Amino acid sequence: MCTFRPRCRDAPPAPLPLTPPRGPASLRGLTTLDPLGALRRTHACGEVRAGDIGETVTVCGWVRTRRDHGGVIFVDLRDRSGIVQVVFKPDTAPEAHERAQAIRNEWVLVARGRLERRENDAVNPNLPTGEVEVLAEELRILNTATTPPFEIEDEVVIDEAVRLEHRIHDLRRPVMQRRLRTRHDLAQSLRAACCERGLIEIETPVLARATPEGARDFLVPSRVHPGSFYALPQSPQIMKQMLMVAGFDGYFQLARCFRDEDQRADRQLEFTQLDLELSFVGMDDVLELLEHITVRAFRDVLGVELARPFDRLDYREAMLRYGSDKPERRIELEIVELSDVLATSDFKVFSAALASGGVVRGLPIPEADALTRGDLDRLAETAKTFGAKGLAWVRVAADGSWQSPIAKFLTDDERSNISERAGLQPGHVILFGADREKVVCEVLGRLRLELGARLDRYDGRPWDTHFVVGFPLFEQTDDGKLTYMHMPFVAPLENEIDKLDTNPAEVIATHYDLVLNGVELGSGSLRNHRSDLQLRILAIMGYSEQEARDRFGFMLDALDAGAPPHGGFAFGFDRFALMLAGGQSLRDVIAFPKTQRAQDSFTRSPSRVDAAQLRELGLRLRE
RNA sequence: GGGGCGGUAGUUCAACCGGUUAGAGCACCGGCCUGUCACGCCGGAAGUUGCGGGUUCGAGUCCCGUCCGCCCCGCCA
Repeated sequence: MCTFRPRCRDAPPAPLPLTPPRGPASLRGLTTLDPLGALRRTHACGEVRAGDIGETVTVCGWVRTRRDHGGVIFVDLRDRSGIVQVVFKPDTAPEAHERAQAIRNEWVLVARGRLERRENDAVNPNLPTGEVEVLAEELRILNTATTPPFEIEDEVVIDEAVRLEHRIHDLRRPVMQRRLRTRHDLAQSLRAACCERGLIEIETPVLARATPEGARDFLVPSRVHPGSFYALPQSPQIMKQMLMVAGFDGYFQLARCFRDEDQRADRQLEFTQLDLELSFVGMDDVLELLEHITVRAFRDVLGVELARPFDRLDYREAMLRYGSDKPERRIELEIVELSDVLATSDFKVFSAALASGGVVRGLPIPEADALTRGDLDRLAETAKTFGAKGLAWVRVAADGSWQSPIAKFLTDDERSNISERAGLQPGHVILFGADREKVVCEVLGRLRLELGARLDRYDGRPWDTHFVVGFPLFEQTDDGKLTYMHMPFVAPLENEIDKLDTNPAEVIATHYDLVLNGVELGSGSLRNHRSDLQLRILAIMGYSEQEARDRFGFMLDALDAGAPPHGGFAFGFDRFALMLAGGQSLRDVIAFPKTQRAQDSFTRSPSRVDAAQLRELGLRLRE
């Protein structure tokens, strides 16, 4: 608990000048605001209950609304716990009533009075505190407030630009208070889960060394070393491996990470990971810990009990059936392989794709009458944005006939094989993807998500958590070389090591992802703990030993210093919070987020700095 | 870097095919009102139609540019 304690509890109640006068004309006569004095909150607004009736209570907060009936005045007072009604009656407390006439929305008050039960017909069933009200005896106006730019309510529709510009008022809305509270609850749960498994929290530097790999770095110029720069960490990956070598078996950290890349709804350039790493473990040990952490988080934050163990989905299978390595399995649509049944097809689109080593796959959609010809045309446009050259489709009519621009290119055998493989029935539509495998997965995977949402083909489960395993260690670059799929220190499966020499592209890695409702919650792997293996892998990616040592020498040296087998994981903490709190984008679970163009519209960062500051850092701006 | 959607009062929106003085709800300000909780009633103020240029007798509306917000592609282990 963090309790703010004023240095002097009974400071003399000095009148505070109200300058410049704000608020309505009726207030202009009020030249002073009230001191808090010795008055202290006894109850949070949202926490007074019928059990407290008869007590004298003191509540503090912001004015949500004032309803002035000429005689009696009602004020809804809000703090982060909720809302309570405060009543001012001219005959009960004339002075407080007099002052209450000046009150406006969002003013800051402390009110003391008796908690009373409301008359039956005055109970507000929509309010947790609706059975009671505070009959004010004393009112102190602690501050006035400018008129808020929008109403401080959950239901109001506000443009996000306005919300971000007036972040204080946005954050006052109960829904935002709840979301940040959920984020807090999640942080506490994750910490507790790690602690109870014996992991210890260690901080790593924010001023770190630039890395050429991966995302663009944020650079911080060094004053002491002009011309040299720190980089903000993209993740604590290297540092946590160092900690394993140093013997801190079992580490975690809620780590700030920075990547200078363009923003998305689910990507902020500054974000938080629950980073963790263990020594002397295999994949099962890490996955079990991740299950433990995830299950506990759902229990602690939402009171939801997830089923264990989580499914483990093979990467190849995920890509085939769902077209994604983070499948939304609650959508009841699945992709089917058609390459084999179309191997001898004369239809050019299919035969050309297969001849060049690609695949043909289909996405069958049952009961697709709602999909109009126009919808299919639009889906084709969508498919093109994801790399498809076009989108072939077939609609199965009520009489079983095929309505399709491509039906005439297919033989009866091919049609019946497709029907059987895809389980086609009257009313089905099937969409075809024919291209390189990567493109087909991407296109059909995206269409599956879009159609699942549009046609509401969800199976009704609120949560689906699973691991994806069996990722390749390498992937092909555009010029045909091999590069790491995730990061350079991922270990291959032990029984795959021999393949490094013979067929490296096929080597399966120890990498694993945790997927929640089609969102990648985090990823991890076992790491190479021996420098000879690490060097072999770097060699496959084209690094000579000298180049490898130049670039990754610190890691290779560390491995040689007696690195234990180790592996770990990093949760995307902001995404996790968003899933549990609800909301449209990461901005809804971050107190002060950046806009799409990487600015903070509230504080107006980034900003220019004055010349002296640059000079001190040895920097000069280019024209 | 590219594509899409949007920008009119504090705010959420309207304004027909380019045509009179750019309207409405909420908020705000003033007055009235002793049981409201979306309080009510009467009255009022409030606009560089994001910005700049162009077309036109006439532009919120059409065209070009630009800025801002959001979504997506590229990018992001």
